[in-house]
Amino acid sequence: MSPRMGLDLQKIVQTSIEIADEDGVHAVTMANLAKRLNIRSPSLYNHIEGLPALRNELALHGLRQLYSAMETNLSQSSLQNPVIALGKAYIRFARLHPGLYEATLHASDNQLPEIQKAGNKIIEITLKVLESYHLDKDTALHTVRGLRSILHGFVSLEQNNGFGITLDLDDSLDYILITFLKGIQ
Amino acid sequence: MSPRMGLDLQKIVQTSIEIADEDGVHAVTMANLAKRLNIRSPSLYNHIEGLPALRNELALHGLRQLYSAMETNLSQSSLQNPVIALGKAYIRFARLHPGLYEATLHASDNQLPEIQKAGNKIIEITLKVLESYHLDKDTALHTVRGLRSILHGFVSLEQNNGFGITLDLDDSLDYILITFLKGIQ
DNA sequence: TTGCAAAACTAATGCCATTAGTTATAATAA
DNA sequence: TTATTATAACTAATGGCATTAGTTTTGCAA
Repeated sequence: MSPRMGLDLQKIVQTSIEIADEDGVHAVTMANLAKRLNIRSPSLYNHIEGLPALRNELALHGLRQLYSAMETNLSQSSLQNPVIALGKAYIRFARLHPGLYEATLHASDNQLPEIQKAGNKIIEITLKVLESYHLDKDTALHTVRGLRSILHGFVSLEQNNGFGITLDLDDSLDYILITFLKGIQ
Repeated sequence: MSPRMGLDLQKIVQTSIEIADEDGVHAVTMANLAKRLNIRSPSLYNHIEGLPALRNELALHGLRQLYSAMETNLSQSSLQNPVIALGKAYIRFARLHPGLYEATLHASDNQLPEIQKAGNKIIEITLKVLESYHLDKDTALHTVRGLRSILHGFVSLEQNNGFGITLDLDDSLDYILITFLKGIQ
């Protein structure tokens, strides 16, 4: 490797995502990152301000990719109930990118405008999908919170082996989403 | 302080819980623990095998106290729907002991028999509370997963400021639980 | 070709968990 | 009462981590 790598923030974030998805968010350290990039860890500071800043980047990228996954699925959704489709896209993303998904909630400062904005887009697309239910404004927001709780809780428990092995996980997810939607009306 | 403190595992776990609830699970370190107990960190190893073992202890105590909070509330529940009562007890515990609750899912080895058993008791009490709905076995288990997803997701998002400030959180919780229960039948 | 800014580097600090080996003490046995 | 012993504290040391300061290298631009 040459003493001058083509290193930039993109490459750093991308490598961090690889580490997170393969070994978990806790494995995203300056030391591990430097190892993968074949540089010494202090060199990273030429490109990013430190670990907290990196965590913010990771959260931001995670939220954006999650939104993108939801949106893509939505436009392609076939006959299915669009809320179910959205929920399944959420879960699919979390399973495909367990570390990046986890990072989504582990920003060092989740009040950052960019992170807030990325989160709001997810809320908005969920609201949009709920339009067909003709809920009043507050009820729609409560419902979004409910869906997010269900989806995040499900993912979080699944990733922590919080569920036993007796029942199929996708069956549970279908049932839970359908049951919740049945309750709206 | 005397060179011989009345230190034991109970005191260590109790102090760890204090740290977790005040400053977060991430602040539960051997160093911080030793500081609070006015000893040097290597002395802790006379009582506990290390940080991973401490995390397991914390998870175990968290699960047991969570179960206890649910059970107590259940026996005292008045007119309310018992499932709602159980859910509210869950949330109340998580709010009262944010760090300990968080630790619940952060065991170093959540396959330990004791931890499994503590988790199973929570599932069982939830199943019991669902009996009045006369669900078949599988449906009951799916429902338990749904309730856990809702409750854990809600707590997790609440603790991460994942919800905006527009709506009252307790209103959301009520609505979500009621909506889900309406869907069962 | 030379000069400069950027990006790598080494060295050093301070924090952490953990291990090894030592000392002090409280309880127990003589 | 005194001697013994197990235990629980200690100090010292190692290795890993993030981070800062200061230095060298390098590729591009004048």
